[in-house]
Amino acid sequence: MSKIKPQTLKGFRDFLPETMLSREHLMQTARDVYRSFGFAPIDTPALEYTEILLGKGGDESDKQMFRFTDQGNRDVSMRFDLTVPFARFAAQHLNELGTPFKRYHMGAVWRAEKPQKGRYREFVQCDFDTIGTSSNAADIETLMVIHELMDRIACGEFTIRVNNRKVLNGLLEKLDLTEQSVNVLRALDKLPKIGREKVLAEMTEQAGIDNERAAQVLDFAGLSGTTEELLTQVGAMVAGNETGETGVAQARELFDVASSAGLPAQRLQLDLSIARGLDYYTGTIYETFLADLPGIGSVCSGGRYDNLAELFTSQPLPGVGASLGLDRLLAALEELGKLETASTPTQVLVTIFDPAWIADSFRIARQLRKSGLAVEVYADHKKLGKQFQYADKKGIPIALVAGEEERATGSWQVKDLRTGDQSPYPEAELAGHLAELLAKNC
RNA sequence: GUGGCCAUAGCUCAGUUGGUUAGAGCGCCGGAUUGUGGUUCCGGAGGUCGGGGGUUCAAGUCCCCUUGGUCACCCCA
Repeated sequence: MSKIKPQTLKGFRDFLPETMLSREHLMQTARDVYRSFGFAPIDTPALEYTEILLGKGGDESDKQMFRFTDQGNRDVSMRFDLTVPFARFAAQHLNELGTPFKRYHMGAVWRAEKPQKGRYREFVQCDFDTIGTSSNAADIETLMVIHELMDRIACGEFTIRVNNRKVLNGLLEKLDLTEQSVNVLRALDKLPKIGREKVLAEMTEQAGIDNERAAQVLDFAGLSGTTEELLTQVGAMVAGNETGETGVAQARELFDVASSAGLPAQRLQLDLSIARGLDYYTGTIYETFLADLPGIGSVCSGGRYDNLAELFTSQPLPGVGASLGLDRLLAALEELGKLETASTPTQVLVTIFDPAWIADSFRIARQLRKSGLAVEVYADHKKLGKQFQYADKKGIPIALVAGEEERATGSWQVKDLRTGDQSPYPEAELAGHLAELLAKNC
């Protein structure tokens, strides 16, 4: 009888323990950070009515949706991000939630696009948003959260690039280019990648604006200098335009407060060229790049929007938030060789010296678990060498052994597989000593 | 969605202009006088050459389709 070929769909993946341990570790860190800022967890269904999702992220995201008719003949789609379902969620539950409302949401999203490195059809996003306030304080806090996340996760340097769409929009208003803003911003977004000449060409050919104004936009985006210098120059360029002036003021406050709060200046960069592809951003915009691997793209992006849920409710819901791209970050860390290598969460392996004494092993294991350690009793009756080999292969740092001698004195041999050191400890001191040992190299 | 490249053991790959039973390293399993791993030595398992069709006396090798991977564009986490 022929077997079914075991295979996964294009862009979908299995995760082995080694990878999964890293994923869960990252998620736990993100969770800790979000909670430490007071964000509360929510979840929403993977599947929504198509009309809920359609047209919310621009034409591109519509094309990328997994869409089908369910058994009840409903037109349904899988969520392609966590923001749009959140808009629906917020509109539906606003009266129960109250504002401002801060939530985090970690879950898989699906996009039917062509897979590439760091781009999958199913991937996990870790979103956080603050809704119900237009205050710049929320924008500032969002920056702080991104910084804290990356500081604890990235294992290396990173740059958070910040811009404010109001600044850009102010300039476009002044140049009377509001109509073409979507195309102009999209072209502008490519500046670091394809260079000034090509962006200029795209603006004149596709956005249909004249050379002079395209050049002005580019001059604007290409400004350089310290953040303070940039803000001053930009301020002058948008002077007299209310939107632009507001944007500059907000950006200035954001950088000032971040600096006062102790965020390292070299990790923050005012980048007038980033615009973000998604259409719904209206204020501060964030993108985060790893210093060691900028090519993989932004690993944490977001921004401010004026009205998250306008399609679902007449209640205005301004907000700001960002999304950590867990799978992309993981792909980056893997490429940089910064992933953990253990393939089990076990910290201590209790060996079985003699099958007749198996109760001792289970007893001590239970006792150690109570003190918070991850403890595993070897699952088979094999000789000690095999048991150590197993521990070594799985990356378990410590093994316990008790033979006749140890049993007679109520003690266990504690072997540190990382160093090879071994010495006996009475059961009462075991937990404390193990905690001490484990704290060393991790 | 458009275009390029790729696909041989769990992994990284070798396989001469198409020619007998398809190889290596690493990994995996077992063993080297049963109270101790990582090193070394010995042995073993594992591939209908991604799948399907075609050309040929003969296909891992050539052609078509398909599935998957990868890169660029597009877009994005």
